[in-house]
Amino acid sequence: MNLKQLSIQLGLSQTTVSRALNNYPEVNEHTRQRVKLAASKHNYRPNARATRLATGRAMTIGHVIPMNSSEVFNPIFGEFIAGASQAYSRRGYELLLNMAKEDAEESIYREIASKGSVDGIIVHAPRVNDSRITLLQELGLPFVIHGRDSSNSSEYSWIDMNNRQAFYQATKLLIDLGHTKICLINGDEKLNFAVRRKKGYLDALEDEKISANADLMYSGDLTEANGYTAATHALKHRNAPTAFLVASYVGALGVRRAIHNAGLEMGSDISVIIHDDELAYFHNDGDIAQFTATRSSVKDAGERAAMMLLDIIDDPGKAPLNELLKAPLTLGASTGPVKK
Amino acid sequence: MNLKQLSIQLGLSQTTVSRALNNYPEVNEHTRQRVKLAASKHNYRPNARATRLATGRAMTIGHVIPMNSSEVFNPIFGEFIAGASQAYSRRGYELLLNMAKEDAEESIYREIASKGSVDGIIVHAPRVNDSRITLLQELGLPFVIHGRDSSNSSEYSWIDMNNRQAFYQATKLLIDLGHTKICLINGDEKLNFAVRRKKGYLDALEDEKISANADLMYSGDLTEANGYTAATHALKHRNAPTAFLVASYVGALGVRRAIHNAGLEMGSDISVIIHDDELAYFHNDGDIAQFTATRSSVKDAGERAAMMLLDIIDDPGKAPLNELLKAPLTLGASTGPVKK
DNA sequence: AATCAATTTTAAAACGCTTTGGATCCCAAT
DNA sequence: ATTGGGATCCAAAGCGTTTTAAAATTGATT
Repeated sequence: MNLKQLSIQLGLSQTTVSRALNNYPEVNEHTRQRVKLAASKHNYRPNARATRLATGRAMTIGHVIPMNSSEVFNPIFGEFIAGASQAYSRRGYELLLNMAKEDAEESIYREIASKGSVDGIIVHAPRVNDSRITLLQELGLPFVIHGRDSSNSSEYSWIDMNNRQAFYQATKLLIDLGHTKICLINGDEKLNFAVRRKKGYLDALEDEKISANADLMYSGDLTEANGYTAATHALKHRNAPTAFLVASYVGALGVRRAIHNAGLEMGSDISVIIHDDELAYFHNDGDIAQFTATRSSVKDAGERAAMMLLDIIDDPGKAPLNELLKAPLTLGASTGPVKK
Repeated sequence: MNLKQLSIQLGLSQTTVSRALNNYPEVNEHTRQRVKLAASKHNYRPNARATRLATGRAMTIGHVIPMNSSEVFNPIFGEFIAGASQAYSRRGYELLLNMAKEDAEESIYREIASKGSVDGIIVHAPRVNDSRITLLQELGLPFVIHGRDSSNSSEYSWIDMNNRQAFYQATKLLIDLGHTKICLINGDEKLNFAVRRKKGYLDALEDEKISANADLMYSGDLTEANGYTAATHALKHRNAPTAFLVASYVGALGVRRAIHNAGLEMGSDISVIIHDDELAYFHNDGDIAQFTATRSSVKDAGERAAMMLLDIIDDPGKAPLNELLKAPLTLGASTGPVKK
């Protein structure tokens, strides 16, 4: 059943039927009811392909998530997208998922911009000196970045958490507890968020006149296995750390395993602070949270990013918009004073 | 730049330009080259909204993933989708992600079917007696299910792993190692896969004349926290298990934590077998895998499911197609003979 | 030079909506 | 009776492609 058939059925023009369904004012209330009734009776729904051509809007947002060589799908993306999806469904949008291999990235973005299957995109995992930002500005496609690129001083819309501040505060707490050998297990430092976190860590050490030690800093995809390997390696160091600062819950699970394997007890022998994205499958709470953590819900970030983008699409004059989320440090069972 | 402008530029009709770009045979090779050159020079790409209306194909596949009340995004979905996405990009398709709250499910599927923004869908997480299958058959939208519904005897396309067989074999190994008190930490038994796994577990117990004990069976979302809670609870039982059979890696991380907290050693004091979906962020390998596991790559399943659906869309006569993936049992460090 | 077939190109219809620019109807005001 | 103006409805254009049906061109054959 399409609009034409429905309008014939009703003895009305397509115009009137279309207007009735779209709640335009210039149609008699009685006819509107009649039309709506018939539409739902015949299970009519406007063909999205036609609507999109006619209106020039795709009513779809693209999420482009970079796939590096190891082709890893980070659970954080899933959670962010679940949040965004809530905002979209509230406002009648759909979500197009695009996994871009890094080597073909530029052409993928160009294609997205010119073929018109989305009205805007959300960019994930910005890198340091990320060429995508300039590209997107040039292409004129509305976009919001989850994160920032500190090396790019131009104006663009983003939502981010206060990475530097969070890791500064976490490091400071560990130092206050007497730790001086603090091992940083960080995300991939090609990515901007990881750089900001590292800066927070280093700034805190410097403020407290503790010299940083390159042997106590790891960077890489935050998988369980990588967390384990890094922590195991660190614990074997002649000058082993008494505390870990870990950039994700998942990575921390590996760290926890390494600590146990070394015969140590988390919270007493060794302190751990993590950043907790509040993933649904990895809840860090209970009476006392397992891990002391800086917290910021990535699902919430997804929802807010989506709303921001939709606002920009509705009123492009609004851009650029920015939002900085807090990541408060909350105490759990994994920290304690350094053991003498 | 649109087709009309481009064709004027070239002094050709839209027809010819369109045909040249789409590699139709009835256009002179010289003109084709000329057209393609001009197209790429002007960065022309056909407007997807128009193409979709004209061809009647959305060139898009929908993935509908159910969101239950707790609104949890299972990392397994992400991995499956990453696999599917590879197949789509090879064949020029896009991926539309749809998170359906369970209460509105029927209307969501109806809407998807009638509005035409996808050519087919992949259905995730089939339940026992899942009403979606009949609904989709009725709606006539091509679909493939990741999993099956054993209670539905009609014909439909699916891809699944051999859940019963995998858990039968795993249970059998534990029994062969002397374990009789084996605790099952299963997925949500509203879901079909969990029911099949339980059946495998129960069948093996029965075949070996070991009586099942309801106190040693848990079912729920396989989060780290739930795995921990279930295992902790089981270990406190007066008749505590000597082995765990856990339906996911993530759940097993919680089980591992519970075992450590109880002061026990995995692999010697307590055996654990998991099902390993081979998630990128949770690699279970190395010289000796951490966990003894039944293995089946869910990313691979995603890719195969996608290919299957595209094949069906190209040739609807092919359906229904079915594919049963093996999940071989591979030995890791988490199993050993029962301690007397 | 005429004929025919194959090759190459084109004009126009179609896809199913929205939206523009009128048309028609009805009623109150002149 | 005429006019004016809302309220209500409609025919047709437009969105940017693909595809159908037909026209024009070419080249070989007689």
